[in-house]
Amino acid sequence: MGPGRMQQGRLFENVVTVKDVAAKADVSTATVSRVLSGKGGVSSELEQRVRSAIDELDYRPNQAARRLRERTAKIIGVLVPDIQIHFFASIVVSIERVLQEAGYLLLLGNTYDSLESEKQHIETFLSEDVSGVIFTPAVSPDIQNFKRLRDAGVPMIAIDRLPGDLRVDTVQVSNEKSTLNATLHLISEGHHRIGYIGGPKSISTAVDRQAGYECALTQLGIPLDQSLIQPGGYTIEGGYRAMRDLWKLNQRPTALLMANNSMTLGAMQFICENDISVPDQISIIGFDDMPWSTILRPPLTVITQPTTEIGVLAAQLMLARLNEPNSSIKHITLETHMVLRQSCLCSKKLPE
Amino acid sequence: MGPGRMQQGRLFENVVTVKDVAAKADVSTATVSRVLSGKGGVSSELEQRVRSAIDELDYRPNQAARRLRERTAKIIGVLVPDIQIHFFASIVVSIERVLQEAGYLLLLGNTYDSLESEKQHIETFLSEDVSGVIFTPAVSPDIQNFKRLRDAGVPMIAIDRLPGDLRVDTVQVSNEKSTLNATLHLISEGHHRIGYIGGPKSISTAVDRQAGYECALTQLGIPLDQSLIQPGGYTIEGGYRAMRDLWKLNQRPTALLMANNSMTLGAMQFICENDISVPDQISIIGFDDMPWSTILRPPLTVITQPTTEIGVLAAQLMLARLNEPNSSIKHITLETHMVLRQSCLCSKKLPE
DNA sequence: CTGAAAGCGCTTACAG
DNA sequence: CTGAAAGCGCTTACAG
Repeated sequence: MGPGRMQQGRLFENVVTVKDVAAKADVSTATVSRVLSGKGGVSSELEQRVRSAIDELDYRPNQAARRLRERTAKIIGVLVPDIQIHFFASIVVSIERVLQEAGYLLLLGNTYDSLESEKQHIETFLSEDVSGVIFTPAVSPDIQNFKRLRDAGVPMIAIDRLPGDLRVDTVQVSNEKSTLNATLHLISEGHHRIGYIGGPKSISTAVDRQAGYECALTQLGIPLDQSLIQPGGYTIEGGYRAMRDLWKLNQRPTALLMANNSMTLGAMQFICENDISVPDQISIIGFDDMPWSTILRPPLTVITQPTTEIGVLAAQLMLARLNEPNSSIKHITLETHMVLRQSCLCSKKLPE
Repeated sequence: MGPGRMQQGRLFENVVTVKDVAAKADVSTATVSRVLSGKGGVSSELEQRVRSAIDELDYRPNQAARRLRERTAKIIGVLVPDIQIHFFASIVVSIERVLQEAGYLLLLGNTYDSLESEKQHIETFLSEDVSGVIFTPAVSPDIQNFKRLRDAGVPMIAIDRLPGDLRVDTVQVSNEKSTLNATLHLISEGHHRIGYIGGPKSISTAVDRQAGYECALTQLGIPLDQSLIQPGGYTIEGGYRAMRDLWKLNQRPTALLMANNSMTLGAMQFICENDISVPDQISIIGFDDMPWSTILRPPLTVITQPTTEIGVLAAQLMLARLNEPNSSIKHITLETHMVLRQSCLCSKKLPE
């Protein structure tokens, strides 16, 4: 009658419980629990017996029971727009590494930038009694969904996008500075007509990145040409359409800056289909370094974000806040940097 | 004293329980539970009162308690090599859609093709008392880790790679046929020296795909040249090295077939760095259609797998097995198909 | 150092 | 149709 008996279906699981272990070790369940917790206070003899019993019975504590009893789930909810986007996958993986180390389970949800979906996941998080939530808001200023979490006293860390006026720890990159520098770089290469494919006004990173672009032009006295600023909605399709529209202009841009990786994918699609020569006809700077950035012809110059650090810091902020719920709110801003490749002229001059 | 009181830290959560609801609605907790379950057997008057109370108190059942009581977690563990790989991200997303619909929670683990990591995640799954596990084995023939799940009576569905002789439902693609057809295609274009970058012998898909390649050559009486078959370990770095080695050969291949997307990324890296002309110097067929396949120059011909269907079918098989634990074991094989683009000559002739 | 007992929030026989 | 009560597996005061 060892473990492994009763295999007919799931109705009768081989539940080995503390009771079984206690019986086998001839101690109380309290003692088993004490050994398990590792906090000491158990004589080495009893500890021995308990450990043997645990091994022999292949005992594994039931997490649901633990959660119910301890009133803490040790689960962190993580909400991102779409795990299929490499940028977010990379962040999630590094969050997971840190939280797992600390004994937390990770519950992942994709919002697809929909408030409705965001809300549903938050309801799930609440039902699961998550210990905290690390999130990228679907819509930056609309924080209704997160107010429910706040009211329930759930610690939150916002990453990538800023969540309106919600007072929570945040980890972001210096978005405005990143596009400002990239634009200045393009100007320094002699470009004056710089196309810009931007994201939704409802997302803080999109607003900041566009501000950086506009600021650079203004700084150097280049008038803003609204026809050069196209909305790409942070999507592949949007990027494609935006590039198409830019290319329709009588006066085409000689350079292009894009505000995220999905739009880059779409714009490059149009460029490829129409056999537009890069950087001869147009210089390009993308946002986010992707595994495929270096296999384009020419390889793509990009603004790259430190995804691993974003994830690690977010997870660490979460752990810190769980320990010190009332410590002051922290805002971390990480620098991006440019990786110069051949899709822009770099330090060379414009042709002719 | 509405919900939202007691906000100082997490020690005192606003736990609204069935008891509170029952008290407010002036019924027993049993009645509240019955309303919640929706199985009927409650007078409409009481149901009304209960529903109002639930709304007013913003009551949400505690999942940990439910799990403990019902002896079923309604959690499905999902194990993939790496969610950062688009192929797996896409499958996971479609699994999630189906399982969420059915009221299951998804617990995700990345194995990074390590047996140790695989084992750890499985221990977690067991502790969480998962209802089932959908997995891609890290090492196809080594099924020790999964035996623990089987012995615990946990239903399993294997996807992508076959798990040795473990008797579980599987969803895979016709791997051998896919590379066989691709190779035949290249031969029909006039190629005789076709390079092949393959995966680890420990992974079933790699073995099958290589078999397809070899079979095609044999079928048409083209002798196998071992120097044309390079191991790429299913990694980016491996793909790069394999391509480098192929290009070192005195007699270079005129075409190239690769067994997965990571290796494609690596090989394309070498091709790009060395400015190798595609398809003039070498025709290329990759495995898996990626978002970036069409922005390469030239766009990449690929063997594409139906990721969404793989995920949906895996999830449906799981739900079916949860309902009918003893139904006969099913093996589903999905066809791949080739997407012809300009990286191989397609129906044109070889130059000269 | 150790154990008997209470209780976390829920659902489901069991009685009526 | 409804409620009182038991119990899922665990941990932690409370006594000793």
